[in-house]
Amino acid sequence: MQGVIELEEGELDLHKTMQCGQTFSWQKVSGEPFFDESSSNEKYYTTVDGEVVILWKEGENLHYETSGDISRNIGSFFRLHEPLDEVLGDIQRDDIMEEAVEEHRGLRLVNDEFVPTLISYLCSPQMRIPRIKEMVDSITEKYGTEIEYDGTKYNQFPSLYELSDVSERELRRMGLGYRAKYVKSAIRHLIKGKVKEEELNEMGYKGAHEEIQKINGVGDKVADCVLLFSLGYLEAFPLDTWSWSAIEEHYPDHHHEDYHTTADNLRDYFGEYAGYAQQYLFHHMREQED
DNA sequence: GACCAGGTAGCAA
DNA sequence: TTGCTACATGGT
Repeated sequence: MQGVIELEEGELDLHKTMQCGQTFSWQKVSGEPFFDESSSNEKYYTTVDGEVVILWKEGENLHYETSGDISRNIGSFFRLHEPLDEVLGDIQRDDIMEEAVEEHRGLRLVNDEFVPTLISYLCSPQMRIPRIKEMVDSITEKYGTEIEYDGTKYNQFPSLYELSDVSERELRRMGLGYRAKYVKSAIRHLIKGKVKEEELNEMGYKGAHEEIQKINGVGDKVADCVLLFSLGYLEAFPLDTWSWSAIEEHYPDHHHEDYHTTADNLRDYFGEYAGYAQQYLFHHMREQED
């Protein structure tokens, strides 16, 4: 299955969306290292419903190819149904955000699959972004079933069933460190159905943010990342180290020692698309660093 | 060798 | 509630 989604200029910067550190669920078709400043015209793939989804840009348009039918439409991977102009117009409430938006227009929020996103962010504490990607790739290669399509093999993130027998020791050997026990217990938790994606989808932001923290290793920040990048809770404002220092410096009136108070302040300030504001700010701060 | 990385759990006060 | 601290590993 192939097709083209016609886009206006600035509607989707695929490179930035992939490279800004929000997603660990996509890979390059070329097999080249994922994080690479220079490679701006790559083909990326992920897997959904046991099928491969390949995407690339030609001019402004987004081209896609899938190995078979999938339950999602292509635009949903980057929330293309949301009019970016309106979203960005809404969050540009000060000079900092004006600057971030002007600089990075076209950056989209991903809408990745729930389980891979949860496991990725369970690996994230005290880790650099490229290393998180390496860990997720290792898990994918070691436990996932490859999909062969059109003569090429594609890596697929393992199912919960495929992960059910993985031991904490194996995960540690793969470099996860103390995060191994988080991943192991999360897998058990999900298989037992103690936390269900469908329920998280229905209980609203506050409820879902609390509920998902029943998983060991999920705190306020990881919860917000999973809610934002895989469950579509756009009011989530993950407060990581970058965001904290940015808020402290640029939004002192909203800054507070307490996570919830600060995040609530920012939600009040930025509104329903606070998650977009967070991602633009996060990317902007990281870009300015180097 | 310190120091640090998209934090969290566990424990004391 | 709030305030420590340990936690694994690899890169600079």
